[in-house]
Amino acid sequence: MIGSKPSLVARIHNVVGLSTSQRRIADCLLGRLNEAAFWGVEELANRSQSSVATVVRFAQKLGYTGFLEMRQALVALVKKQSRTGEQLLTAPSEAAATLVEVARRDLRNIEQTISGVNEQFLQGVVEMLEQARYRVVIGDGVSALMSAHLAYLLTQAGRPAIQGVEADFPTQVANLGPEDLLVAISFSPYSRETVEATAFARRRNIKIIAFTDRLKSPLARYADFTLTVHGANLLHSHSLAAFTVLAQAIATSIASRDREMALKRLREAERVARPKFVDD
Amino acid sequence: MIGSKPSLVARIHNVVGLSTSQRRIADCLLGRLNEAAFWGVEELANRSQSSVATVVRFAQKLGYTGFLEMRQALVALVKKQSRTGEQLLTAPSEAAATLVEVARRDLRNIEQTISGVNEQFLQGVVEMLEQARYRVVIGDGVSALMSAHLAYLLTQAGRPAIQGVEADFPTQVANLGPEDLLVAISFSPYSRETVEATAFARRRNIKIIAFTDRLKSPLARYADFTLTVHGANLLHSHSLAAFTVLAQAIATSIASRDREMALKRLREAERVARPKFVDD
DNA sequence: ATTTGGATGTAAACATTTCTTCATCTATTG
DNA sequence: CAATAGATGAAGAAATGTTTACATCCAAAT
Repeated sequence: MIGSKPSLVARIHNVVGLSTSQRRIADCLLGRLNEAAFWGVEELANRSQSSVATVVRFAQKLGYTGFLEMRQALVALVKKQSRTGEQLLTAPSEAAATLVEVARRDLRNIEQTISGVNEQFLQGVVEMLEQARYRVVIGDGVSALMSAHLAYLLTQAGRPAIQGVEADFPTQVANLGPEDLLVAISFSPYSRETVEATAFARRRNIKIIAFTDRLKSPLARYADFTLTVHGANLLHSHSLAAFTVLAQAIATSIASRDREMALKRLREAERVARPKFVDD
Repeated sequence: MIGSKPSLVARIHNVVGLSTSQRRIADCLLGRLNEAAFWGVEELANRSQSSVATVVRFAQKLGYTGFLEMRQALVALVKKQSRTGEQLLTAPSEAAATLVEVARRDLRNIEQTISGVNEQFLQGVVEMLEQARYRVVIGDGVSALMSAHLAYLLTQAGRPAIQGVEADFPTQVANLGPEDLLVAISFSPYSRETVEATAFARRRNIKIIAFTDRLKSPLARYADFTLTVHGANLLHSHSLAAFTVLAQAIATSIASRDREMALKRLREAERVARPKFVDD
């Protein structure tokens, strides 16, 4: 378009009269576009086997005032790309583009959650879940879905857990004692019911594990162990992906400790459930 | 901590004794991790409403020699992440190892599910969900958890959906007509209730979307659109991770079509719900 | 062989960014 | 209410990175 600024890549392709070393610089840039965004003059000079001066002149020949301006263009380019998703630059259908975008976020959520997990904490969580007499899982909104899932997995792993019902959190907590465990799940904005039930549990010396979004969360204040779960998302609600991974890992850890026990239970459950299933 | 050297994210999570402004800096970084790779001290200071000095001290408290080293870590992180995927390393403790293993599988599940999605199908699914008069989601066992999640997201996106209750699948389907939509979720071994309700819906000319594990699934026979979801897992149950990504993507697509409508609904809901939430 | 024009690299000048110091402020304790 | 410890930001010192000036080199033309 006339008047609008031609993109960096376009400029490189259209500029005429590049010398040999400048050609090398161009190839270097085009080859590793998004890494290059982090390079300085000197680094680019080395990689292209030229000199700082030549790099600067190259940037100027492209129409920028200097190297800095060129790198700014590069940074803008890379930022845009990393937002769009690399394989779908030519976003075919809207829904597909959204899918890729959502998936990217959740992959990231999972990775961040994992790398943020403290090992001793995780081991502690598993042991606490194993040894508790009763286990109650509470959560509100999306967190209710999570609590249902966790309760399901724990039960499957041979450590039955009850999913608390929102209106009844206090009652359910009141039935617990110091040998029991409360798992509280809540993300900003924190559900009053969940937070208060957790505070109550703390006063009663009940063991507490919290799943939340950051250590500053009100839940973290009361919990023996706090696991932070990333859930950045395009909608406002917290994404479940990272949580499910964490929950599954915990359940799997527990199940694998007494494997034959778990297998036996499983076979039994399947036999009983048989009429429920169809052959395919 | 999981991962050979403590990653930047891990450090931020585990470091103790951050002051208020340092906490703000941390939030700022975690919030926009890959943009932050391009920021200088001053920019980060402004964005986190603190000062240059505080930012430098923050980097040092995290164990880096200064801001530069921290940014190097950030750059490395972002470069890796732009390659989307698995750089989870081996971990010492048992629970941590399981976590890494489970996460690996789910990352693959998500990737496989995405690359297996047919674009036109996805677009069709979104449109069908949008245009249907009533939407009912059914599923049994783990799939019940999924159906709850999908119904939740759809409702949030402005297309209310009802989660069918297992025992009542036939009744709920009987109330639907050709303008309505049934979303059926089931994985091997397929739940008899779900399959039969779906067959019934087909006979009544109700529109059908199926989430299942393969195209040979009994659900696929009846559905207008079938989406296959990978859920390989260490336990026997189907993993939710890939499903949640798909569900979220669909909900997001729908919501983004009439954005201001969605925002209005959201604000209203938040206002009503206010007393339920705690400040942090 | 000498001149000429353009491209190149070195190094000095220049600009920006990072780090440190220090005075000030805030909250807590005796 | 004073004393103390810790956190904070302004400002300047230090480091790092960018640009410019200039001497050199090479190829083509005289």
